[in-house]
Amino acid sequence: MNTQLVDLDVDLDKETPISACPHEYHPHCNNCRLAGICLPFALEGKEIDELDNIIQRSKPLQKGQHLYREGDGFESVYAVRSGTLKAYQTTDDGREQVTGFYFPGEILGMDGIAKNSHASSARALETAAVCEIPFTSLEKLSAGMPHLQRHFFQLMSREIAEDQQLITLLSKSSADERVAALLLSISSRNARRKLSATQFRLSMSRVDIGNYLGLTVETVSRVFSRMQKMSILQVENKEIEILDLEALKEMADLR
Amino acid sequence: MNTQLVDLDVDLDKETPISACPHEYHPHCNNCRLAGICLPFALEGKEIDELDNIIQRSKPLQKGQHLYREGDGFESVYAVRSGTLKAYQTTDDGREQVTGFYFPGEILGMDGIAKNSHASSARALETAAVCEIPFTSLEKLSAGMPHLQRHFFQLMSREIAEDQQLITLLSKSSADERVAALLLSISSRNARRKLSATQFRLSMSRVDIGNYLGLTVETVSRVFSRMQKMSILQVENKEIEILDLEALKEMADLR
DNA sequence: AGCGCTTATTGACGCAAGTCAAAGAGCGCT
DNA sequence: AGCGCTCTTTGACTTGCGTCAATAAGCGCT
Repeated sequence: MNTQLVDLDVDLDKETPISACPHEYHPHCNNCRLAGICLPFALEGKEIDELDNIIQRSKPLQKGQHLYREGDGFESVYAVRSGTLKAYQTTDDGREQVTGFYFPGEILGMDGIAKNSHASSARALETAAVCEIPFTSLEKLSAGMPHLQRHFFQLMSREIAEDQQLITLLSKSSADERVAALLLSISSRNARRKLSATQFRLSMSRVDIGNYLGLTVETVSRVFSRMQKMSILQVENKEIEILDLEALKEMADLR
Repeated sequence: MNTQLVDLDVDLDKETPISACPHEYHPHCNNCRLAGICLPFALEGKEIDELDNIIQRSKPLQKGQHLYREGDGFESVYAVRSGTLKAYQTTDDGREQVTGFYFPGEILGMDGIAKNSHASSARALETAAVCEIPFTSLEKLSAGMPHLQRHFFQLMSREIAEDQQLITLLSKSSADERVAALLLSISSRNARRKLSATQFRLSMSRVDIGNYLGLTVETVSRVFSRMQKMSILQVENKEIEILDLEALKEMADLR
């Protein structure tokens, strides 16, 4: 019965290729409220239009649908416009490792540049919309726009630095610290989008959280319960309220 | 007495800034036997010369000396010419996380681009020489040389993909698997430089290995002993011989 | 509203790897 | 050659998290 689910999902992908919808919704970088997060400050009006021209929008991805799969030819990087996606790799024996969650304004797919094929898969955790940025166009545009070139070097560098943070987390921290760190990360990314830093809905399952943090579901669940008992969190299923941000920060720091 | 060691090391750095030696050794990309690893294939002779012009060589780093430190202003990325370096981050409470080892032909420092300051420190594990590549020059040059631009995007992307591999390793693997994976990584990187894939000297200590793999020294040591007992390895201090490459590969695969 | 699914919580138990401790090996110094 | 480091190995014990198992809670279906 597991197999059935997977097949279903594959069919879904085939039935609805993400760039073939007749009634596409076409927003523009110019009036995008996420531009501050995903574009370089220093870009001028005319430059933004040039960038806007190469970007392809497409109909939203449904929950569970793939944006790309490990091994797919690399064509584009993607900016999240709404919803959440997870990136993950599959090991030889079929197990999954979640390598990142991507929220609106964030960019994914950059790990595919090296080998010209995607090094990870990306799927929507809920209905999600993305801007597709064809990479060769981006390269050409970058060559003539120093700000843009710099911006993409910076984006990739940030991805490296963040992965290294995660490496440290996985290598040195207890279960409590890992969960605390993830919650704080989500909190600050929400704040950047002018959403509440203390109250939000987790778009990912406990399984995904555990997978990302190198923990089992049970452990994640236990940590949530413990934090609730300590009045640091209010957990109601996927709804999280951070009651004591300071305590959470203290918890996230390696002791 | 630990303090003394640290102070000594800082003094060393101050006394010998890496670009102020009167008798610098000046090799060129043109005749560098590592060019195949660190440069893009597609670069033409004239282009290589241009790149060569912006690269700064300096006197070798001594064992323990820093190439850069976390928080230092970001100026350049570095290609290793000889020796080995480790990159590491220091957590708030002073503990260290080794985020990578860098062998000849490999490039480090790219995590500094995002914030314009280095996100990690890099120090020599043995006497080492590096080529310093000033980043602003590299950016300018890239804008006019598509191959070079592409190459650096690829290098950064590869770093991302490799970090994600490490994330999976730390998140999902047993001590045996981690050590096996590191040995195989070193083995294949040696092979790429036409060195023996089965016999080599570990330039890093057991502490560094453990730190990198998220294990304690004791565990690393025990794994080596176990592998020796199983006739997979011949371990003699830092000298390693891989006796059974297949068995090692099997071990590295997640089971 | 009620069935069948997936997801989450909680408890009891076991084990891989960490901690503590001590001894031995390697290596730079004088 | 011998002292004083640091690095490595090995053993005995502890522990945090994984595993297994059972129950409960959510959610999309009809």
